[in-house]
Amino acid sequence: MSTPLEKARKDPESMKARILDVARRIFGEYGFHGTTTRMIAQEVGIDISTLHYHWGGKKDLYESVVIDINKDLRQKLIDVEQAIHGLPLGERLDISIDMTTDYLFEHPEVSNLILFRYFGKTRSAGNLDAIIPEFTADIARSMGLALDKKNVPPETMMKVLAVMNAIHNFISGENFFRPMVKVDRERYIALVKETLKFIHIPAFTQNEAT
Amino acid sequence: MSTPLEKARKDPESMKARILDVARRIFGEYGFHGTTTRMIAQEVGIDISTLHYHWGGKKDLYESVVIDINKDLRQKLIDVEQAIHGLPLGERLDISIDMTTDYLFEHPEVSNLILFRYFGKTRSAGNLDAIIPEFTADIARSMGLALDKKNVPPETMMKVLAVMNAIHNFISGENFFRPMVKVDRERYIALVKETLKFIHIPAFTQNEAT
DNA sequence: TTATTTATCCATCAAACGATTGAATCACAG
DNA sequence: CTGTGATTCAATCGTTTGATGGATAAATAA
Repeated sequence: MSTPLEKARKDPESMKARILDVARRIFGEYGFHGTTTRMIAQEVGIDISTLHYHWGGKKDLYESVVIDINKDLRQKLIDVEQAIHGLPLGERLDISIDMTTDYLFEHPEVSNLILFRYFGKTRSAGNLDAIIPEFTADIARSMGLALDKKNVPPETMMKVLAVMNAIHNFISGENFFRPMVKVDRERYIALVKETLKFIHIPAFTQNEAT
Repeated sequence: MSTPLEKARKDPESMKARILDVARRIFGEYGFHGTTTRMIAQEVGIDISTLHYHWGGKKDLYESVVIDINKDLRQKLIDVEQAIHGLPLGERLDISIDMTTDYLFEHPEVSNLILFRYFGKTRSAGNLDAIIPEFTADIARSMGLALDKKNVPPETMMKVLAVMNAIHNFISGENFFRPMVKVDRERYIALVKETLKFIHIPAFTQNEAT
């Protein structure tokens, strides 16, 4: 009950927590190799050695960030699950998209970091990929697409991945996509929800009917 | 008719071309900051200075890679456009997904690099983002979702982005997703096509009916 | 009080990185 | 052959980066 990470989370004003928050954001923006410990330290307003004192090495800090992100996302999944419990599939999707999108637009570094881990490799031999959380099966179950989180068929896993990826893409790619569609931020958020629902709801509800 | 890049492409066995090919792959895997000029040089089997002799600096090489990737993708878009011309929307989507997916699975570095540019920032102030090709409007037109590539409505742009992103995600994230669904490569490719069609065809064809 | 632990910064190191220089090698026209 | 430009490599430079040691101060315990 007192891992370093949990300890840091307890007091959000502690130096450990402040470093972790900044690290989440910067690792999310620039990736592992694009981020330097000096960038994080400078943003926090401390010396590099203070960062090392609290979190060990760069890789250790990065791992903590990944774990922290996943913890937040898992908690959000539980929230969503409660909100959609018992509703028909179409509404479940509708509400899930709204809640998840709102949350991620407020914490874009979550989407950023997840996509970085999906699509980028890390030079260092040390296996950061040891921590591969299996949200996908959980989501499949909570969406009602699978009965238990064990033995979810590949087809269902792929469909859930498609939905999650679509959300992360629009969040994380805002800086790239929003100038393309030439709308302000508020309109963009509305467009993202609208598009996600347009794309995904027909597929799943049609499937339900057959 | 004789930019350095075109010159390199003319003779695929030239040193310039060999460097460019390797750079495409490695930049795609590790991103800009995750790639070192030494990694590329070693993979080609040459000295670093030879790389610099042909391509200038690291940033110059990266820019050439981005341009090269976009050139290939634009050509592929033309191929697809010809193949689907005149067909109904459902079939256009079906064929587009098949062709694009097959192509990108053979050249995953294309998807890798595009996603890196979408979701990651580059530390260097030098504006690499000057080169932002506008495929999206072209795709919207060739899919028959817009009449001309000017004034494509934001809603349509977003839908096209959703389709393109979904494809790139499954290609580029294969190393991450395939172990999750526990299938071999051949089955994964089939699943990707199947899933993409399941998700996207109902949305667009239903929309067409209304 | 004094002693000890905790936390922070300054200075600095070794390794890695991007880049350059100058010499060596090769292709080939004269 | 010979000379000339294009190409390649070995050696190295200056900088950045991750990381550490030691001094210092603040907090805490004895």
